Formats: sequence, structure tokens, C-alpha cells
Amino acid sequence: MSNSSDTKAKLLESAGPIFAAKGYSKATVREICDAAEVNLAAVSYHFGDKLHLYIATVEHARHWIHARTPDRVVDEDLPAESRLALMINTTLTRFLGADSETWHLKLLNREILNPTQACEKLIEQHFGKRFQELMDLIDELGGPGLPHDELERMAFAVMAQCFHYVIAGKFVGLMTRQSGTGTHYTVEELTEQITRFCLAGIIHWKSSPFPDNFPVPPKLETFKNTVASGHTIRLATPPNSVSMSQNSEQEI
Amino acid sequence: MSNSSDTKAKLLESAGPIFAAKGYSKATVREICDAAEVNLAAVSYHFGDKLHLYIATVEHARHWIHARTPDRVVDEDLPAESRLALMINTTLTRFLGADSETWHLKLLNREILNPTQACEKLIEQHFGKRFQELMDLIDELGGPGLPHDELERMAFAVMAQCFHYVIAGKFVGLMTRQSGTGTHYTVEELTEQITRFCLAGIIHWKSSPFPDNFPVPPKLETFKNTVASGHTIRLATPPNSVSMSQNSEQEI
DNA sequence: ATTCGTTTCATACAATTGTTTGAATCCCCT
DNA sequence: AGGGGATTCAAACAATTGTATGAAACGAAT
Repeated sequence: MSNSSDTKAKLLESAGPIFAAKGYSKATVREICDAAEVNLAAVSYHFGDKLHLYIATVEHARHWIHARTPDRVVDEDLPAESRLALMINTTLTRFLGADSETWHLKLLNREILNPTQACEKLIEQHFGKRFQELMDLIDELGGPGLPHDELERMAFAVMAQCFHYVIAGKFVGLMTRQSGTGTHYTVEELTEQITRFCLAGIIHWKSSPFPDNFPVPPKLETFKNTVASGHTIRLATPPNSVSMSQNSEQEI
Repeated sequence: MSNSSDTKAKLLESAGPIFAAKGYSKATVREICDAAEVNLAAVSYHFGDKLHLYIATVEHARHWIHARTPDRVVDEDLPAESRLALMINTTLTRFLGADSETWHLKLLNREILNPTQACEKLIEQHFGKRFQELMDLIDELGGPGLPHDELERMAFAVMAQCFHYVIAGKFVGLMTRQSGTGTHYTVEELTEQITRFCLAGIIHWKSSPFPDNFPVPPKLETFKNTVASGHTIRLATPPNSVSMSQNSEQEI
């Protein structure tokens, strides 16, 4: 064995930033091996092929993030409002904070936008648990006994606002370019904004009515009126395993 | 000139779904020309190169979407709550409705996630105006005189929730896979959910306090405590023009 | 009908990429 | 010391891709 794990580790460390910066298909095995200062055939020897090197790299990134920013242990005596603020702040710090520039986080962002097998493990080992905690918190805040689907969608409402500035960050930057408000999107300001907004939304959820004079199913003029209403959006590929498919990949 | 515009149009029509499905770099000129049933050299002749074919295709998609689902003219007499619901429903219908499966919308989604020159035009000609309308509406609902930055971030809160199920749709699908609540994410249910949640958030915004006993800047254990606080997130590339850069492209 | 600019075509080129191969080298164990 | 498996290496292969080339076909104006 000797220094086998040495080149393997060097490959993982070097593949990370390249995969994170250029994506899977645009990253070349050659430049990864060059960066790692190992031979070209090392990938094939240690990982089988490029795909399995990628999967191993994502796993490595997950371990790094988890070891570096572990889930904070919340004090049970803390009021629910503060715990929500804490949770939002933790998420924002993870995604927008100092570590947001590391390849580890960029790679995880990729997996959120375009999940592969590695993302499933991510959900099993991390996101699933945190999401359940968030739903419990919302149930505690919004008055108990909320239907599961409403609870779930509200949890996504919180997550969506945290994720938005990461995954659509470039778009936000373009939108705010002329108003010059780019400096108002710090972790602190966003923590306060999202917390207050979501707290108001959760606490007043039950008493917030949907406008009853909402215009009838407003099918657009040229819209196909067959499935314009009641259309269920497709959410990922069916129950099957998410794999590295050739088509429909998120890329540019 | 003769049938020059014919092959040009055929190229645009055929390049659209391919670019939308596979992204810019993974789409090949060969398959586009095969689909369009034109010669390989036609791209070089009519558009110069592959990049300018892509830009022209995005422009074409924008025109198609705009002609197919024009902005609805809202009745000024409608209460602000209903107008917000209408706006949310329109956005959701556009992004999750029947047209969400068309290549035109998929291509625009790509531009939101990873803007190029084409996205700047998109913002100038469409998103910018709609965003201003949304801010005006929020100002009307949340009690007038809200600071511009708060207004802007609240507008993003609305947008974030609408966009979330599109850009992170696969992730949402994986998260809800075991709870079996995938059927609860229709345009109608999401319209009601997001509208009620945001209405509560906007209307009770001023009276929603940030928890004062929020734990001090909770720097994580192993966190670099230099820039852990007050770190401004990077939003897109600086004031310069967004172009098709080699690195840091959203892809997989 | 001839001419000339425009457009299309088959083909080739140069560059890049993932993967394989077989020999050379290293390192541990007896 | 040396045998032998594990590892590394340089080189090459096969496939793909963007682009260039020069000839052929077309169409309208003279």
C-alpha cells in the first residue's frame, strides 16, 4: 500500500476545486492530475473512472464541511423565535459566509442545483434531519396541529429565501446593480430580514386569508387550457435513483 | 437572399431544445445541424460561431415566451392582496405550468441561474419592470414609507419562493420523496401558500421584531473569526458585463 | 443564357478528452 | 538480498468536437 492513499488524497484535494469551478464535464482528468502532480492514469487506477472520482470528491467535501461547521447544539430553553433566527443564521453563514468561497461549498451547491447520487447521501445524512427540525420549529411557532403539507411548504419558504441568494446570486447581483444596494445583502442583514419576515408569516399564517376575490383561474390568452389548472409540477426524476444522466444536465 | 432565413430559422428552432436540455458546452454543433437538417458549416456561416448561435437562440426564446404568455394587465381597482396573488400566480404558472416543459422556459431558467449577456437584456426588457411593480405593491401593503433596501429584500423573498421550486426542483423532489407529499406542489396550492405566507410577512413586517436575545454572533467552533461577521456576499461579477467565461460555469 | 454574389455541401484538420496499455519503479515481506 | 505484488509512469489509442476549406449548387439581375 505504502503511499497509495497519498496520491488518492492528492487527487481528491486537487479534483475538488476544479470540479467546483468548472463542473463535472468541463473538468478534465488531465488538469486534475496535473494539479495533483500525479500521473494521468492514477484516476483510472484509484477510482476506476472520472465519474467515481467525482462522487468520491463530493463525499470528501461533505466530510470537510461537516467537520468544519458542525451543526450547532441549540439550547432547548431558548424561545422558538431565537432558535429560528439561529437556524437561519447558521444556514446563511454556511452558504454566504467566509466558507462560501471554498470549493467544498461550491461543490455542494452544485449538488443542490443538480443532484446526483452523492446528493442522496447528503439528504440522508444531513438535510433530512435539519429539515425535520425546521418543521418542528414552525409547528411550535405557528400554533400546533398544522397539516403536514402546509408545514412542509412553509419550511421550504424559509429554505428558499436562504438558498436564493446563493443559487440565484448572480441574478440578484444583476437585478440590484443599478439601484446600488449590493451592500445590503450581508449575512447579518439577511438574517434579520428573513427571520422577521418568516416569523410574521408563520405566526400569522392561520389568520392570513387567501384573497377571496382572486380572479378566476386566470388562464393566459394563448395558454393551452387543458392542463393550465391543476398541473402538478415535476419534481426531480421519479422514485428512481438520481444518476449522472447525459441529457438535461445543468450547465452552460 | 432567397431561403437564407429558412436555414437560419431552422437552426434557431433546432438549437433551442438542444441548448436547453444539455447546456451550451455539451450541446454540439453537429447534432444541432443534424436536427435542423442543415449542413455542419451553416452555423459558422450564419452566426459566426457556436457562441453567437447560442445568444441568438436565447433571444429567440425570450420572444417566444413573451408572445405566448404576455404580462397580464391588472385591474387598478383590485385590492392589493389580490394583485399580489395574481402576480404570484402568474409567475408560478409561467415557471411551473404547462409551458415549463418547453425548451424556451428551460433556457430562460438557465439564464437566471447562470446569466450571460442575454440575461442582461432579459432584465432590461422584462424582469426589471416586474420587480419594480412588485416593490410598489409591497410598499402599498406593508404600510408606506419602507426603506428601499427592506423593500427590495422583501421583493426577493417573494421571488425566492416562486423560483425555488424551479431552480431547486430536483432537490425538493428528493427531499419530499419519502414523505410522499409530491402531489401537494401544484401551481394552485403553491399560489395560495406563498400568497398567504408573504401577505402575513409583509403586513406584519413592521411589528415583527428580531429576537433580542439572539445569541451573539455565533461564530462556529472552527470558524475563522476574522471575517465570520460582516461579510458581504459576492453578488455576480462586478459591474462589468456578464460574459461566457471559461471558469466557474454552472454545469455538471 | 451568362454572370456573379450567395448559400450549401462533403470533407478534412487540429485540438481535446477519457481511457488503456505494458513496461518501469517502488516498497514490503520472507 | 531478492521475489512479488502494488503503484506509477510515459505513450498511445479511439472518439469527439469546433472550425476551416474549396468546390458545387442556387438564384436573381443583366
